[in-house]
Amino acid sequence: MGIRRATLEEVANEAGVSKMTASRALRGASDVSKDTRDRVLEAATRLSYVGNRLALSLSSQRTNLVAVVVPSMSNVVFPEVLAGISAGLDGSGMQAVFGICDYDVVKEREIIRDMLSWQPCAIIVTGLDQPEETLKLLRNADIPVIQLMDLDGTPIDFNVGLSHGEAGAEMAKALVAGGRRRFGYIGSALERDLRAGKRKAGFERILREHGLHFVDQQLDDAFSSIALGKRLTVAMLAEIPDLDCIYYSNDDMASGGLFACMELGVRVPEKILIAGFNGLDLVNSLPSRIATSQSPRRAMGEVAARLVREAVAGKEIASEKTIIFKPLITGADP
Amino acid sequence: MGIRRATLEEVANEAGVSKMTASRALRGASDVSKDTRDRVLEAATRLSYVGNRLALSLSSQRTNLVAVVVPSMSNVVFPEVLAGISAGLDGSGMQAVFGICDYDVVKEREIIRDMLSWQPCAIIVTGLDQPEETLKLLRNADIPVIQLMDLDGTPIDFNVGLSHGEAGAEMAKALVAGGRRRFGYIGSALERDLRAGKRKAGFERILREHGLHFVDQQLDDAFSSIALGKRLTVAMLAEIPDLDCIYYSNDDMASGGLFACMELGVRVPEKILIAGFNGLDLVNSLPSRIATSQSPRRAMGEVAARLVREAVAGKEIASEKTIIFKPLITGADP
DNA sequence: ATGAAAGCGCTAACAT
DNA sequence: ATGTTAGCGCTTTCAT
Repeated sequence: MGIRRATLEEVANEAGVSKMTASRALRGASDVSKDTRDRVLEAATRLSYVGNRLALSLSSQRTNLVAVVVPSMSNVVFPEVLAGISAGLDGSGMQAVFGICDYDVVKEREIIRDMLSWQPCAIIVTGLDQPEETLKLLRNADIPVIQLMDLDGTPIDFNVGLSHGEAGAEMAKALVAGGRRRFGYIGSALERDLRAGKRKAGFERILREHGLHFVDQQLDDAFSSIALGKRLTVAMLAEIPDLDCIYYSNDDMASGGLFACMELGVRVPEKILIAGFNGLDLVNSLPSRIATSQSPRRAMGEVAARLVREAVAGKEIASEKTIIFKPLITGADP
Repeated sequence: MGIRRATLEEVANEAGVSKMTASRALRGASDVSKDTRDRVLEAATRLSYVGNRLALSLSSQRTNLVAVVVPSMSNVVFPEVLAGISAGLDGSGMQAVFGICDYDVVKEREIIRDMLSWQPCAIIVTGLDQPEETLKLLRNADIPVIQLMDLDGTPIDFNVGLSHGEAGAEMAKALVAGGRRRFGYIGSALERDLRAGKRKAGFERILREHGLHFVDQQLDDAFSSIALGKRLTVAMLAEIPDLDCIYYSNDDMASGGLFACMELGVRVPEKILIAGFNGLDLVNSLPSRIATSQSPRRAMGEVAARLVREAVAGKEIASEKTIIFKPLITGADP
């Protein structure tokens, strides 16, 4: 513990200069004599001075905070996005502040409201399906707003992501082209994970175009996990064993599906092809091939960070306002 | 976008009261007449007023920020801890601010310094092996410091975690008791992931006590991943096929090891027992049993959050200053 | 190259 | 129940 933190004024007194000179010296301003600068720096070290950003930002009317709101930390996808944002902000002097809203739009709004009160210089949110009240909050904030991970909707400002509807559709096309005909769908928390719902809708659209449909569906309210994917797959195959393909809401669920098939002795992908979404590291090491759409999560975070840097620097038109990523499908061949 | 954000003063003018009354009304103070409160609230809504926490905190000399520094987001362990912290802080009015230091002590120090400048009311850091300069920074901060996830060392203030040395030792005991004798070790980034190193050291100590040692080791500088665990396992089994147990730096690596064994046709756990650390969700769904130590990551985060709340509330001695978690070993039976 | 004054938006403390 | 004054720690602006 210890005593109260030293202030700039105390450092200035210690160094025998005015607050202003101390401030300049600390910030490495050019017009401070070397001698003075040294004395101030030394005084600051002696007093273990740590500047007060609250005062700095209030006074200068600028902050280095970038607010970021994600739905969850339980799905590796979001930590990876955050890592990308954090890395992309490195060296910019900006600092990401993360909030987790648990896929809850009300909580999201409150978190956004709270974060805005810190006067961030930009805000990054997940998706573009916020309710009107939240959108109003964001528009009113008068800072660059980046909507991340999804393209299917109308962005406020900047938009970085991929079309989940298209991702689902492309996967369906690949699977149908590969000869699959009897499809099952396994997903979870679709009311909350809107992007998973969009993928499913895109997938179904293509099925319809081919006169096909999901022969069976297993849905659950819980959030996605490997264990849940496994459980629902066991249930589905008990009902309808003669499927030749199951589409999952994501790779976690799909991996669980693969493990279920392995236990049941169902050959993957020969008998049943398993398809997910995300392109997780896990998928590439699995003992059997499963199909997935690679979503460049870290890259999206990095690009969002780059947009923030440019927007804050005032290069209003430096980049496109919408950055489109294309999901790359792997493992879907017959 | 829009115009400059409204200030409290503008809200007050709009409502025809003084700043102070507006402030009280907005904060729901008791001694404001219902009529006045309504007028102020309405004015605030009309102006889309969002309070300025910089000013609030500077003026009141308190903040609701809890600084959190973790080494990485690539390992699911840390996001889970963060989720626990975030959930544990819910409803307290406190807000977690996360920083990622990439297992880099210099970066960690800079992040801590930067975070302290925001005058957080508490700080949570990972482990207790910070270099002296970082420790000094933390001690000087004059706020509760929580060191998380590790117990092997001397805490500054509060300490929540488990002993990784002991976790490694207990795992070794269980495996030796189960009859395993020819051990291999596979790990990565041990110079940076000090807790993995402590587990290995604890494991080796027990081996020595039984006159045993690691017959082979595969180490790599890269960070842990399923793919890396798989690759190193293939390499190890090519060199020394007659091992009966491999201890991995964590469950990701161990899972990769299992997938390698499956591809090589090595029976797990009959021929080779695979042991990791963390107790990931993944492990429970895997097609073969692997041993692991359950580390209650989310719970650690929640407990850390509880300590923060208590400490900030001034209940100095409400809890033990050190909260010890015991890793539960599963899947290690013969 | 250095300093003094004013003020960022809010709350604490003290009126009334 | 409401208002006034002072000030949080810093930067901005303007002097010197």
